[in-house]
Amino acid sequence: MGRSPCCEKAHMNKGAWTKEEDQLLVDYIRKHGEGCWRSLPRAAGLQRCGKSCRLRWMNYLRPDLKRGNFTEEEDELIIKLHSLLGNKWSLIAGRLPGRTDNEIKNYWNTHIKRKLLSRGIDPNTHRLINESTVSPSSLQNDIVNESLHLDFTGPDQERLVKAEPVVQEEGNNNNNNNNNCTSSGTTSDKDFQNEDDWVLNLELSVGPAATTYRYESTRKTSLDSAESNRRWGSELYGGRSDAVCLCCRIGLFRNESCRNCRISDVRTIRESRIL
DNA sequence: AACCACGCCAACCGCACACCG
DNA sequence: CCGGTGTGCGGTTGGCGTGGT
Repeated sequence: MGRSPCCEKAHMNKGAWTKEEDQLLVDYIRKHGEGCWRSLPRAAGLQRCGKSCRLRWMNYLRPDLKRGNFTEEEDELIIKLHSLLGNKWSLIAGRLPGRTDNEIKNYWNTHIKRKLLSRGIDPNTHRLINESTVSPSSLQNDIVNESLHLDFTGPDQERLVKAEPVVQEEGNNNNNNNNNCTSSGTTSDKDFQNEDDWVLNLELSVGPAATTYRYESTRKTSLDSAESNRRWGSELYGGRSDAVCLCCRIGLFRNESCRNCRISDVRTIRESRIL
């Protein structure tokens, strides 16, 4: 389409960043904040294209990045989120504070894939490799019983709706990419009398314990939120409510100081952006 | 010590989307 | 509505480090 390149490549540095370049970028962003990546390099005195600067900042220089190995909890969370979201690395990264999409993507490709294969699980489909005919209901129960609590709204909502569910209905494996089902791929006529009437609340909330999936209708004439939660949890997943807060489980808070744990109704536990 | 194979990960690339005039 | 621009995302690549021979 003849689109102009993001920068004049002839005069740009490529490859690994030097300490000096890093310092220039950090100093500039500290002073002026993020944004306008296209003009940033010139303003900061860098011979880099804006995209390169953005990537360097996002994946390496940001002060809130968590360095070091992934924990077992993070591993499991990534696996569960991937089973629901597929290769939506940015969405997954959004649920792992301090981790970047690139980092998670690399980690998935180098570690988790292998880990799943060693468990006899296909990393793409999250199905047992030997069991080609796993019933979708048992699959969904597996995912839920192993404990994700997802609650999506906000900026992720749009993107999640577009996400292709990995868990698919048996016999409907090819063409259900466009339905506006939840990421668990569970929309059905039974659940929605009129699918168009429903707007999913897609704010993602993750707690590692066995909680119910929750969905909300913004349409007040439909089921109220409590009822929809009940149906969602009970009908589809045999609703469990023994939630354990992620913050407490990974040791960031004690129960009494965790705002999640102060919320009485576990169905409304929302992920507090840890850190 | 030299070579090779492999794994890891930072960085690049192309595309899609959002926004704006 | 359309085209240009900026930004973000996901797939891929290439260089470096490490372990084995």
